[in-house]
Amino acid sequence: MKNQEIAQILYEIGYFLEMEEVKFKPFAYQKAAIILDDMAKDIEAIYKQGGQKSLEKIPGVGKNIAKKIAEYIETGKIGYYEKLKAKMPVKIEELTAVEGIGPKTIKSLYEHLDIKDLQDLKKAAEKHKIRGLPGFQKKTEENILQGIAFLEKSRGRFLLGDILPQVKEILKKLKALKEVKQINVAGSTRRMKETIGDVDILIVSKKPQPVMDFFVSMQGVEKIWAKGNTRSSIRMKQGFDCDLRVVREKSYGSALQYFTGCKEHNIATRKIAIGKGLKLNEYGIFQGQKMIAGKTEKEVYRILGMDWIEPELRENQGEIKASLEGKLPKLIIYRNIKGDLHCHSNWSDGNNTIEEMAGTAIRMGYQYLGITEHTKFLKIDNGLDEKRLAQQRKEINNLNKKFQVSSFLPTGQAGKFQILHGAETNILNNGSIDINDKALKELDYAIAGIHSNFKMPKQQMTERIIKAIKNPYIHIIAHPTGRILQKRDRYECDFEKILRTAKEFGKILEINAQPRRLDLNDQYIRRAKEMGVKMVINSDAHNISHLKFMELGIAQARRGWAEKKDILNTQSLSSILKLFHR
DNA sequence: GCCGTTTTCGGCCCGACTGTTTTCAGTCG
Repeated sequence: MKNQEIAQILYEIGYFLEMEEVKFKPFAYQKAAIILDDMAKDIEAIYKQGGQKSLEKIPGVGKNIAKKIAEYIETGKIGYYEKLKAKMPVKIEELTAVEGIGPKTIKSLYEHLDIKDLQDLKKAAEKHKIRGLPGFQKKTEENILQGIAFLEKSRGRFLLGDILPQVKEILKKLKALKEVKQINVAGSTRRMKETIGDVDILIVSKKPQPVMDFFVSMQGVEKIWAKGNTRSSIRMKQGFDCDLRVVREKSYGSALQYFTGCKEHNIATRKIAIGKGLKLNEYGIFQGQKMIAGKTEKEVYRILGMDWIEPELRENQGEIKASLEGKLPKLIIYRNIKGDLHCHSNWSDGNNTIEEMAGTAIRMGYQYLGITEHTKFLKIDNGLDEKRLAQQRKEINNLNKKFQVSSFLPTGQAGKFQILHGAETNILNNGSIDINDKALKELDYAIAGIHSNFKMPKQQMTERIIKAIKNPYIHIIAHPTGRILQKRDRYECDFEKILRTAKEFGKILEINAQPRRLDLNDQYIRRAKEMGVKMVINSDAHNISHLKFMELGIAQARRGWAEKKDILNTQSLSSILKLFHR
């Protein structure tokens, strides 16, 4: 899809215009870029079907941007952008990824030091060339180096949320080939890690040659590293590498086990094999020269005296012992989820109407959808004040009347669907909430989250969150640690103390499923479960296609050993409402 | 550059924080 390519260019045009101090246009380009980025429909298809006029129907896209999109689809280039870029040939995407660096800084650094990309920036900062420039002192230079160091830690890794749809697509295409007998993805993708280095796919095939031919010539392949009869390696346009390996049918299970990892998990399983006088490798389990298992993962584990272990647990974090003792958790599964309790509509910073969001939720088989707009502290996100919350309540009541008549579940059962009215309120510096109690009381439930002042000292931050947990009108703490993958570390706070307070007051911690958040992480989920603190998996959707992030949140919950009973939104509408009212 | 239940022209993108200032500019959410 060209959507993301074009969105990226629109973002960059916005940045260039911001450098030129152009008023309002940057905002318009950015808005259009965000909408394009999130759009489920293929922009090229829209254009081919209805021409430039149909592009203008997209919200945020007017005559001028439509013209530029059309130009890109027709010629692969946008002249206006090329001109801007020629004037200042800097890698904007790369540089803005550094926390604290924006368009103005980029412009100044380019003009004074000819800094064009991350490498230039790092060199200049290390040689202390930045301090002393107008507006830059020691502290700024240090912050830049810190920002670069954080980026480098995650370099070469990709978000699961970006990779997974691509991998699913590739698997689907390969599976359709008649030469492919068995197929699965291995590695960190199968373990559903938050970030992925590269993708390993295993197949069983008697005639691998045509499969390999197809694999290296798929749409979206940028480079072919290697092409052979048993292994091929490609780089996709998105930048990640993907390997395809052919294994023997009798070794498929042990190969899958071996390539799924993680490394430490494999070392531990091989040790168990050795303890039994056996040898385990990617070809099978061997007793002396004789191969005794290898066709399926289940039999590999069984011969080791173990229960089969869900890939998400294979991190050598106690799953080996649990498996040997038959004490593995019964992990939550996708079908357990009955609703989503954190999403936004166009009342605040979302792209779809409440009705559209609810419609999608119904099609997903949900019983309920919680609409939780930002509240007034976040003015930039069009946060709602008490008055607009009351207005929204009326609309939700009306929609609920409508859905009660016409609601259905995909299973064919008659089922009730209900929109719940919540809010994603802000925990202010002193721990108070930016919406008054009277308005909070009118809601079905309320979420609270930290959206400002992330650099508070640890104790102060802990007190701030604890005060919100104790607030009788707050039910859920959103994205409790505040980290942004590949961008920002979690904020400092005493998480154990927060868990204890949540437990004491019966409050719920969110597992936010946004690909960049996945917050709580696996370790904290596990700790919460041990402490008996309930969690909720929420998509934090800002449009209808974001609702599917739920899958990532479930994977995260599974990686944290969570079971159905640990997760609030596996419960029915009525029991959730009961809990909220209590 | 986009948009319209106040509008086809004139609004839109606010407030806190940081680091640099001595009254402000840039970034972020």
